Amino acid sequence: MVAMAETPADIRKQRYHHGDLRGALIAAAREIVNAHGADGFSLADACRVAGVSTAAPYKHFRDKNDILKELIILGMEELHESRHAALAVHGGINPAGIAAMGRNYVAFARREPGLFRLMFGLDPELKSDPKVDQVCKTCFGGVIETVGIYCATHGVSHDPRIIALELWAFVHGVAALVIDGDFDRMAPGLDTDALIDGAVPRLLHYHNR
Amino acid sequence: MVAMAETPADIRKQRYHHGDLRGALIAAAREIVNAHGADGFSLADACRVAGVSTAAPYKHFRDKNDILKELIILGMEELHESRHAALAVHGGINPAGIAAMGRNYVAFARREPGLFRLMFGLDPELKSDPKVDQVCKTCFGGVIETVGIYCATHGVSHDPRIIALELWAFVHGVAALVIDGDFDRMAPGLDTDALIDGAVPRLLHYHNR
DNA sequence: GTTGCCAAGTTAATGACAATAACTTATGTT
DNA sequence: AACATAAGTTATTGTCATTAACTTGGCAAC
Repeated sequence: MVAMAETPADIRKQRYHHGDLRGALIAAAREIVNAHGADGFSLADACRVAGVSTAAPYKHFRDKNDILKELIILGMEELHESRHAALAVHGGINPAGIAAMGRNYVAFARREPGLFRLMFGLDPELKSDPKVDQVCKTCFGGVIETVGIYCATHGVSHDPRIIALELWAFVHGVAALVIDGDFDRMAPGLDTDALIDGAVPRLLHYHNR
Repeated sequence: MVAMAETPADIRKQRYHHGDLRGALIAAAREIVNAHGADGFSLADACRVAGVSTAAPYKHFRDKNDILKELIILGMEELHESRHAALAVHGGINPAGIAAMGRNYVAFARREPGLFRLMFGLDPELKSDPKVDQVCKTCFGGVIETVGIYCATHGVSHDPRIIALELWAFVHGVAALVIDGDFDRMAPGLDTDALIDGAVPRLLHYHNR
């Protein structure tokens, strides 16, 4: 179902030892997850891409979930880091910067829909892992912290955690409805960046006219 | 992995013909999907619950996806109908009524997380089905229509479709983050009803002070 | 250098599941 | 009473996850 790696694997093809099978499997898994969703991902497919037998992954990962956890960690770290960049470009902690964070969140989901979906999946098994839990807290905590600073520096009296959760929910909902095609179904061609830019200021203004 | 039906199936146990296998499989699938997610659902499990062989479902459904599509249709219809009830209880088309619609949306997701997740899944195969597409449009269109009436009757000048999509995204994000445990991770014990009641009025006020 | 350890591969086997084919049983219509 | 057919069955194939038992070859100690 998935073509085997050709160009970069040719040299390794003959070798018994892969060199960096762990990395190759993670890269393959990421592509497959984004192309077919986490449900459509099979370890066997990733093995075909990497050019190894189906038993090989078990030297590097405990089981299928273990590689998915690795993907979640990678995704959370990248989302967290890209947040800083988005904020910096638009002049720091102000409404425009916070809106840029939101646009960045949605852009991430568009770029890697399968990974995004995996990161915010239902399976408690995946996110109960201590390392995954920690990276989630770091990633989401950054948003709450940023909004907290905004509220403190702009005289917003309401609980900044509540405002942060509202912003997060809104932006997360946009991302989810975009990638599953429901926004396209109801409003084809919708400019989601404009949607975010329009809504974020209203969500920031709480008891602060 | 799933216990067999006992009490109500005892009589049918001896019968060659089930009576209403289609309905029984849909009911079983719904429970399994909510308990273990759509990924954790196997047709074989549903067969064990219904007490039939694993080939039996194919007399009633084309394939596994076909029964999942049926669940999506049921879920969309129920969500659509419960929306009317929520609106009516809280005095019709006003901010309180629209907030009640939102709380109802989240309550639905809490009640049937696996079904909700299935209804808003990534797999294009499921939602490209004409009947599924139609029921989605009806369900989501109701929200847009309601917000449109609110805007018309309350002198809101901005495009009601935009406001409706913003409200939908917000409420959808709350539902998603609640059922996947991320709200609990970052804000244990959060009152999501209060969150919705707080945010909805701000999202409704667009160029309308 | 050779020896031998062990990490990183392999093949082979098991068990669950989706799907299909070929067969059987009841039901209800004529 | 006969039989057409809907609704079941068993049996089979192919895919996948996972484990066990086996090679292979790179590297470190001697």
